[in-house]
Amino acid sequence: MGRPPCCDEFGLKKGPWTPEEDEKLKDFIGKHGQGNWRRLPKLAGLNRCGKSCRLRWTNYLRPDIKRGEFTDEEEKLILELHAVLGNKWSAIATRLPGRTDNEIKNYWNTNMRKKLLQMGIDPVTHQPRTDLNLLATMPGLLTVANLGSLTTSLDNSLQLQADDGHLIKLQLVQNLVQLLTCSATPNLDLLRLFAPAAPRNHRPNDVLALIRQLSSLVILQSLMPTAAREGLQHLANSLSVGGGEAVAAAPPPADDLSWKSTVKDQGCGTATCVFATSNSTASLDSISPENMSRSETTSLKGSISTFFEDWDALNLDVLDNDFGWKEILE
DNA sequence: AACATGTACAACCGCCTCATT
DNA sequence: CAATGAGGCGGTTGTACATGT
Repeated sequence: MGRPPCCDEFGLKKGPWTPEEDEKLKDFIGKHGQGNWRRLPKLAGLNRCGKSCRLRWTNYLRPDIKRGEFTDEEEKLILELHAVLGNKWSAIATRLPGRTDNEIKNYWNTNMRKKLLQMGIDPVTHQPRTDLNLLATMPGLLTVANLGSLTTSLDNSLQLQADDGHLIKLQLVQNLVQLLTCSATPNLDLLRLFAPAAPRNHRPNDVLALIRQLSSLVILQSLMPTAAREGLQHLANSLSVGGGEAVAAAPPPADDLSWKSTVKDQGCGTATCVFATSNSTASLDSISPENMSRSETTSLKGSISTFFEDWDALNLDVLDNDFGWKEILE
């Protein structure tokens, strides 16, 4: 073909449009409609190429163009459509009335794409990234987790509730563990970055085991609602000064990190806290005292106190290091 | 206040498809 | 069937504005 670009014609203006040019274009199309873009500039008295006129009209001057921020619904729709259509911006634009392909493309490139990358989600495949570049996204992911204002690919929503920051933290930790465990021969130097307190004579698999334990604790804390943590801490404090009678169910199985603890307080009745890592849910439910088996109760005073002592010790001695496990926890 | 850096978005560029000649 | 022209699309750039130092 080899056809030269129309804007190469001598003397045609390029760059930003002036209000006067906009008026001329609007007036002409208002009177004559959209026709031959090639001839339009001359007929409308514009020193522009037809292509430039078409772009200005379709992307900016068209009366049905919707201006302003993208709504949550629009973001969600763009995400869903992009997952199916890819960078077919014009096709995506047909599903968003009043939005132009250019506007959607710009919004994707400046906003949504970055958000997905920060979350460790590949903006092309819409799948979690598992490559080593994930490490580079850690600081951003942490920021995102703390802001709690982004999405998961699971629910295709860009607007998270406050607690959804936990999901991002979980993804972060899960990705990290996946990253560290995917290799058949773990790199000891890399592993030690994440477990600096591991004894020097530990072998890679020992260090790996420690990291798994740490990540499980992080996940556990991420799942634990703040109110439940505070409640447990409050109970532990009150128990330590003899403020109530505490009862607990059997200790949790060591292998799955789930546990159930029942606390009976003389003043406030009984509460049961159930935390389970297996299905990524956490709940705090109240039960009546009669539902409790006397035989399954033992003093919780020591176990709650021990738990928090251990936890504090972990924060200080193992998790507080340059890599930022403490940042994850907080 | 001045400068550097980052962000958003309008506009451009090059290529492709399709209708017409 | 090949050449040509017009419209359209996606990637990229330029610039104004915002924010940080």
